Amino acid sequence: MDDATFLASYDPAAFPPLAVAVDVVPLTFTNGALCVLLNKRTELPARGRLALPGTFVRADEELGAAAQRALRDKAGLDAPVRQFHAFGAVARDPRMRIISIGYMAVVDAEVMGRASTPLGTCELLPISGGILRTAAGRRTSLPFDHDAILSRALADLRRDLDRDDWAFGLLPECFSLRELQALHEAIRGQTLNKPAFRKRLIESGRLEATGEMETGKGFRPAELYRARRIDHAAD
Amino acid sequence: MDDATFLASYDPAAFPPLAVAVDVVPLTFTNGALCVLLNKRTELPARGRLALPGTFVRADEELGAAAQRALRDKAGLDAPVRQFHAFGAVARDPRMRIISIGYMAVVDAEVMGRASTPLGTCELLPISGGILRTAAGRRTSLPFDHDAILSRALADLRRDLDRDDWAFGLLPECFSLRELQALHEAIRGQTLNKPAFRKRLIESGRLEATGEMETGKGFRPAELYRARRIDHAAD
DNA sequence: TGAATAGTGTCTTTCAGACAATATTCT
DNA sequence: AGAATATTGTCTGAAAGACACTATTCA
Repeated sequence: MDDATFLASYDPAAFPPLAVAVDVVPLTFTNGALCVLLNKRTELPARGRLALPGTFVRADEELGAAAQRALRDKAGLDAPVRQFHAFGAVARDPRMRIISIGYMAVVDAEVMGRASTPLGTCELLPISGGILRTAAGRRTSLPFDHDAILSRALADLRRDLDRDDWAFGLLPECFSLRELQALHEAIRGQTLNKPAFRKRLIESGRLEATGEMETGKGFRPAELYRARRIDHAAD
Repeated sequence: MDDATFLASYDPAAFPPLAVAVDVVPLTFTNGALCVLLNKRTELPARGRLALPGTFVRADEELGAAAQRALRDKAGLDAPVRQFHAFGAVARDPRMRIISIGYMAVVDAEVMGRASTPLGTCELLPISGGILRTAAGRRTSLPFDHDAILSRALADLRRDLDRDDWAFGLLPECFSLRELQALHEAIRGQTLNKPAFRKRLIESGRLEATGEMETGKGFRPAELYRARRIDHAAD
């Protein structure tokens, strides 16, 4: 028997019935803090609690497309997404066995402001000291294994900070070096040396000067830079 | 309705029927080259071709456990595994939609020698210049999307070479600095400076001297080191 | 003019590469 | 002794941290 004949007679029901979902960690950077957008669950289980937006993957849908659909349907956001880890512990969901592929999404603060937050279905919570907090600053946690998913996303974002251009998506298209440094400091959880940071980033070739300047700040305006474009293929 | 009542009545059939598999990239280091163990497929499709060992995930089985089972059943190997990426393109498998979670396994050359290779079901192929080759040195490729899975595994191994202790698993428990340097050079695809490599690794605190020496080499024996143990949690 | 921050220069330390000298074991 | 490789020392240049100085804008 050759491949073609075999495939014609293959029975797709003869496999273990597992569900596959995606969970998205939608991140942005505002007021000196990394923030994550959470969705108030309308369905059981954990109804009414804040959780990462997610959805089941459709049979004919790419994983990254499912992540973007979850983001659009549950938060009204359109953003690039990047896979970071698969979560598959047997008991991670009380309903049944669900393998969830974790994606992070990066959005600048202005775009994030257009998310469903005003509708009351979403809330933007800050992460400070590596810990998720309520708007009031108390530490808080998420249902299912979403705390683990969130920390893994943050760890991977930090790991790749100097290697790829993904984190630039957390800033507006044009930004000052001071803003970029504040972002790096928030992600790495440590303060950085100004001249060294400036030299390193400019000489890395990952930035291009726009010639534009900041305005309306009451002090010397900073030059604005833009991230040199590199494609963010969603997978 | 509360969570408990909801879960009691939840219907697990109401989800899209996707299959979940794991594919394992079993790596070792011999004769100055990184090598990957491939399995000769006994089933259609692609029967008779060399492919990464893999299996479907059982409903009550952890992902890492499935990867280790695939490794044991298809290659007779017991080794730590580490997840690196999920592959889920709609058309990646001709049978049906299969989401595959990629794992790499690290094994020292002596353990790899006990794999199923003599049974004829497995072959150990070298990777040189970042390219998979036959024993004769010709470049070769794998069925399905296994070429992409393999390169992603190698890229992630390289990325984390200086960050975690995973790559030490490719060497025997005790090894000389020369062997370790050869491994790093094979993974990174570039030669390294000997004194700098030596200083950096020793001062990194990731090694401990064993006091043992190499023997039977016809020249000055090197001191043997051991990787400072850090747990490899399989997930 | 003063406040506040941008951007730069300099000194020092640390680290990696280059190269070579010395040490050690086996045949 | 000679072959072959281990191990170490030194020099040099690049990069990063510390710190302070100059520049620029607005109120």
